[in-house]
Parts: sequence; C-alpha cells; structure tokens
Amino acid sequence: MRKEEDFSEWFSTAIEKAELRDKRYPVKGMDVWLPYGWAIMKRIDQGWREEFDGTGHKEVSFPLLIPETEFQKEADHVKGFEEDVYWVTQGGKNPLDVRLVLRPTSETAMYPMFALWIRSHADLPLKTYQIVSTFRYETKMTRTFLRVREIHFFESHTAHATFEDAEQQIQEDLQINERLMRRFCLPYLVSKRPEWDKFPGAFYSLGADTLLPSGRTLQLATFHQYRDNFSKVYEVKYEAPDGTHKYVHQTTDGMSERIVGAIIAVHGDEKGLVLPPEVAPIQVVIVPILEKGRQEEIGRAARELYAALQPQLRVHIDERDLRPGEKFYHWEAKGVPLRVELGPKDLEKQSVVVVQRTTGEKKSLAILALAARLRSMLELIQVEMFARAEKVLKENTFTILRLEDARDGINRMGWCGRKECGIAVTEKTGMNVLGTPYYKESASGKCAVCGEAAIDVLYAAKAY
RNA sequence: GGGCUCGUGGGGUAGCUUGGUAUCCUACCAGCUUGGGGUGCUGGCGACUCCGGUUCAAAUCCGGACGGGCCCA
Repeated sequence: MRKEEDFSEWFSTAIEKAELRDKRYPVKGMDVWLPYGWAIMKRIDQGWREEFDGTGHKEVSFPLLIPETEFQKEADHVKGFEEDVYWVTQGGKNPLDVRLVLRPTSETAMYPMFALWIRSHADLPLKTYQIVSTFRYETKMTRTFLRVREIHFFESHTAHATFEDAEQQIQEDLQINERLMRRFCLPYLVSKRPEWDKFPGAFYSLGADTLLPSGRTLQLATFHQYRDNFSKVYEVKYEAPDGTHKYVHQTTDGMSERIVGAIIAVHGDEKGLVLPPEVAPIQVVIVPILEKGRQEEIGRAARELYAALQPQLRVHIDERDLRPGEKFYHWEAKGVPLRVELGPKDLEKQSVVVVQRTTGEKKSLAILALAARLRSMLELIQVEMFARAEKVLKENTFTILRLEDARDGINRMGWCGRKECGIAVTEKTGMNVLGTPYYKESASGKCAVCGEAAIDVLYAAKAY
C-alpha cells in the first residue's frame, strides 16, 4: 500500500506488521508496547538521556499522583488542563479528602519540591528531567503514537537565577533538539506559538514541528519559558549573593512517543518501516541461505559472521526455519537498515550480499573487514535519510499571499500581528496556527487575512 | 464541540434485509517437502464485544454500555 494514498490505513498497517504496538488493549488510547516497538522507544529514550546527561541535567522520577490542592495553584495551568485530566477520587471504598490527579505533565508535582530544594543562588541552575507516563483524557479519536491517553513523555524542568539565564537554557534546548532530530532523521520547523495557543502558564512557548505525508504537521518538541509565573505560585525562591530573596525563572522542554510516530510516517514506504540506523534496534540482520545438504556448513559460517559483527553493530541472525524470501519481507517491514545474505555462492567467494533498506540496492562485499564497511554504510544512510526528509519538508512549505490559497503542507504567509487575523486562519481553513518563525524571516507584503501591511510571518498547517 | 458509521476465530471477511446448521482467505500448530524475494502437500486448533429486552428460538430485531473507524468545526 502507498502511504501517500491512504495515510491512515498505511500507518496502522505498518505498525501492525512491524509488531510495534498492540492496539487491542481494551482501554481507548492505551496500546501495549510490544518488544520491538519498545526497543525503538528505548533507543529514543537513550538519545534523550545521552543529550541531557551530557548537558548537566539530572534524571529524576516524580510520583504519578498530584494532590488537587497543588494542581490548582496556577490558574492558567489548571484552566488549560482541567478538561482532560484523570481524577483519583477514592481509596478502596472511601472517597478521598483531597482528590488526586494523574499527572498530565509534571509542573505542579515538581515545583513544590523545587521550593524545598532551592535555597540559595548556589543551588542554581537546577536542571532536571524525567521520562515517565503522563495521562490526558482525550475525547477525540485516539491513534497509536500520535494521540494517546497514556503518553510516554520526556520532560526537562530547569530553574535559573535570572530571566537571561533561563533564555540561555532555551538556547541550549534548541541545540540539544537539533542534535536529537539529526539522530532521528527528522527535519523540523521552530515556531513561536501564538499568545492564544501557548502552554498554559507559560510566558512564551516554542514548538518544533515536522510534516507527515498526510500533509499535516506533528509537534516533535516544545520549549517553554515560564519566567517566574510558576515560581511565584509555588514559592520557589533563592537567596541572592546580596542577601535578597528572589523568584527563580523556569523552563521546560517536552517530547514524547510521537517521535516514533514521526519516524514511521516520514521514512516508511510501501514495504513498511525504514528506521534511521541510530534508532534501529537491529541495524544489520543476517539471513543464511540454507541450501539443501549444506545447512550445517552455511549455518556455522553465518554464526561466525554474527560473532564477528556483534561487537561493533546491533546485529541479529535469523535462523528460523523459513524460506529466505519470507524473512526478507519480515525484516523489511521492521525497517532494518541493512540485510546481509550469506549463501553457498557467497561462501565460495568469502563474501556476502548486502542489501540496503532505503534503496533496495544490493552489493557483494568481502567478509574480511565487513564490520567497518557496514558501519560506514550506516553512517551514510543516516545522513541521506535526514537530507531526503528535509527536502520533502521544504518542498511542501508554501508561501501564500491570500488565505484562500492555503493547501496541504505548511503554509507561510504575511501577518499583520493581530489576534483576530490569527484566529481567522484557523476558523476559515481548519489549519492550526503554528506561530511565527523563531529564526526570524523578513516579513514583506500584506497580511494574508486582512490585507493590511504584514509585520511578521505566520506559519499554519493542519496538525495532529 | 457536532454528525455519521462499524463491532463474527490472532488478522481480514461471508451470513443479518426475511430469526433456526456460521463461509472463505490469512495467520497459527504438527509432519513431510522446499530453501538467493511470501515453496508445496496433508492433517489440526480457533469466533458471533458485553449487559439487558422481544421470542419456543437471537450473530441476525430493539435499548444501553464499552471499543474501533470516518467526516465537519
């Protein structure tokens, strides 16, 4: 099936065939992670950990439940989430005096503790992150990886002495994001979300969005500058060198399992997944071609090859009693970047046939020094996959002069800066306003909505 | 937020109008066979989402719940 023709159908079939998640679990929006899907998620988790550990963040893990009393302290925040949180109202048969919410995100769980941890400027900056499940009671149609009720969530939370320090943190987050998205081969656009659509409680919000083949965008990451909005409510203060007490400035950076969805959607093809080598749980699969009468000999050679490659690559050997062709389809559906075939013909030449998932290209390579050769192929694939996806993103970003010209993909237009015109974009076209470009672009011409002079550029797209 | 639609072995389906014996494909299991792109043969396992109603009798008709999917805003 072609993903461009019926993306929805293609997407669910690809997930099912690759055995990533089982959506038959009887709660809406909560799918079971299967071993292979979880292995991919863990690769991404590892990317998060490496990048945030490497920039001085400390991993923590907060409780799932938040007392209603804490949850309700920041007015905008509560307002933004009250419609879609789960409540724990009973313990056993007894109603709770203070109801508990299942965290939809962890600000209100963490910041009361930050208030205890932070005493002086010497405690700052405080840089933490956690990878946990969060819960949102979605009423709309749920969809594996893209809109779920239990979210596999990454959230970093930082506290700083000054607004400028917090701004510096946002810069670091953007750099981290760039490195991560290179790993995941996901091109993206950074926008400053419009005032009316920022994170509840934030001073401003940035979003990194990518484009899926359906012509809709998907948010990959968000970065929020909270200023002292939360610290004032949760009394997160520090003693400055001059002896005065000040509120901290805070930021967050959030990502989720949606990244898996984006990787599937952006790179997959009619055969199934195509995984970036950095993300692939299996980078190389060895398929022995067991000719009748020579099974023992070929099997042994394949196992020797496996042992030789294993220290340097994530490699798997498929020794199931199946026809080679069936194995080829199987591993292609799972998106394994490289397949190594070892059969009687290869054995004579002390070589193997290597097939590349992205292109289907086959070549015969010597067994000698094969690991190094495969590693360099994987590096090249990693770069090519990003470049190819980036090209698609650019080709589907359109500058339009009038709202009526909006099309599938990302629409870039002039904007007079007024909220009414921004809202009108959504009301007239059904598109979400992604925001204004974070990396400034010169605005010229007129507002695509009202026709008055444009003072900024506005990005809009149908979004997940 | 509003509207539409569907629920039958693990997956995909026929049967439902006109109530009575549940079809086929695929997957799975066993054996043999085969092995560089889904090998072939034989045998086997396995289902009417749930609750209530109507009826001698419900996959089929009615109501509700739960779950899936689509469209509009």
